[in-house]
Amino acid sequence: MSIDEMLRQKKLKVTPQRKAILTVLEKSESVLSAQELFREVLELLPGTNFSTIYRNLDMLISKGILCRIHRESGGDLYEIRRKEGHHHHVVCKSCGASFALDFCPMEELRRELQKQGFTPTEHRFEIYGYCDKCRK
Amino acid sequence: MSIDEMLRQKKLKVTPQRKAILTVLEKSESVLSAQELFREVLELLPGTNFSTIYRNLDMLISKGILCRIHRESGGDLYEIRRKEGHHHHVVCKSCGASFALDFCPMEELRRELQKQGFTPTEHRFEIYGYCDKCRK
DNA sequence: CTAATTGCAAATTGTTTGCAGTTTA
DNA sequence: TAAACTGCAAACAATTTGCAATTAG
Repeated sequence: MSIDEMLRQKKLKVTPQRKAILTVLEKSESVLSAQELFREVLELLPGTNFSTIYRNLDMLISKGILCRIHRESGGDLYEIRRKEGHHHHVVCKSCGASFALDFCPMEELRRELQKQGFTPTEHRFEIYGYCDKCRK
Repeated sequence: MSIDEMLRQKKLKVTPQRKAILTVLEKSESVLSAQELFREVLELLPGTNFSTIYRNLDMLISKGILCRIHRESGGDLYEIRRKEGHHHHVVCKSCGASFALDFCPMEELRRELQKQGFTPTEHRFEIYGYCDKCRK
């Protein structure tokens, strides 16, 4: 699906800024911080403002077009949501490459927690390490 | 083990500020943000500075005396490390109560990821929801 | 005594907001 | 043309830093 279609499907206006943001994220093989994204968007569309980046990141995440990944060192990471439905991410600490994981630990845990009286509503499972290329 | 012993064991000086921080965290049944912790420490030891809180949080975490837990809405949460060794946390979104989890999803996943060429070095698994009391 | 620790004030970093002007559908 | 969106500048919140004074061991 093209970027334009993607946006229209979510009833979002197709602006040059949005297209730039999605183009960068779509081309990127790694997860990007808002700052990194900003830098790259600037090359594609000079003059774009940082607040536009942030507003769009929030908007696109709320529409399910992007994923947000936490980072230990503060500042979140973003990527195109390439996989439908619930999933987690594996991220290379060296090159930033990421891939989606099918496995979700909550499946086997939910029942157990319920039994203990705890009702889970959200969880986070993120894996960091080194991909094949980067592990030397 | 007393707070003083805890600190000495890690070769940290026993200062009133550190004792206050650990006293608050030890008494607290919930995970605390740096701000919340600060407020409570202030009651115990007026005049304590915020930078002292942050410096000590970092120090105590590096020594394994505290745990840091992420929070979706930014700002981390802290608690005394009540359980030895590697573990994850379950946190109530209403009252902040937390408990440690034995289960770690990486055990069964590590081999699988290795097989795919990925070497995991770190991971995060955090569960949020409502505890028995708060779920109405 | 001296290395560790603290308070203070200022700087950073990352992100958010109000508003007026512009653009998309 | 109306609602959505953007740029701008300023505000914010959380955290970090340099440094001089203090304190624990």
